[in-house]
Amino acid sequence: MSFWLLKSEGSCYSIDNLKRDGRTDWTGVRNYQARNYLREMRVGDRCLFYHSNGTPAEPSGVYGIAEVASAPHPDPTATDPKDEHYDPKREWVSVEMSFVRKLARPVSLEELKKDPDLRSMLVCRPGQRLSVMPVEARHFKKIGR
DNA sequence: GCCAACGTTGGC
DNA sequence: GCCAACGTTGGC
Repeated sequence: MSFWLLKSEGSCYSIDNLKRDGRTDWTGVRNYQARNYLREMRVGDRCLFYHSNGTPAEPSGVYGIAEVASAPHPDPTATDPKDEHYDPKREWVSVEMSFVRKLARPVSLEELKKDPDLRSMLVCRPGQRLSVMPVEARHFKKIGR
């Protein structure tokens, strides 16, 4: 099993939205490297659900756990002319995600950076803007335990 | 709102 | 293929 980190603006689609929906198609990824990671996903892989663009009240960080619930497939929003991410000329990919749980306590980016075990995570790297990135098993286990 | 870090685009 | 301009992301 592989581990991943999914980034979403908390104000746009949060872990609470995923909890409400139970399951959602993770669409709209329009970056080749992120797409390549989506293509590597397999059913049962676990994801850290990260909120970006945080506020002082709700800082950026990991807020929950999601699980890959389908094989990667063509992103339906890429061929939907009404979608803001409409881009039919290129091959974009999405996967279904299901809700697993919220963290009892969110782990903020600040805490990740302070923790000697966790600060090597990709998400702690300055300028890291990928919305999908791999996570080491040891990092996942420490955060998602 | 600012700005650094990227990725993408397009002229040449 | 180079690279400047531009757009976007996301921490602060």
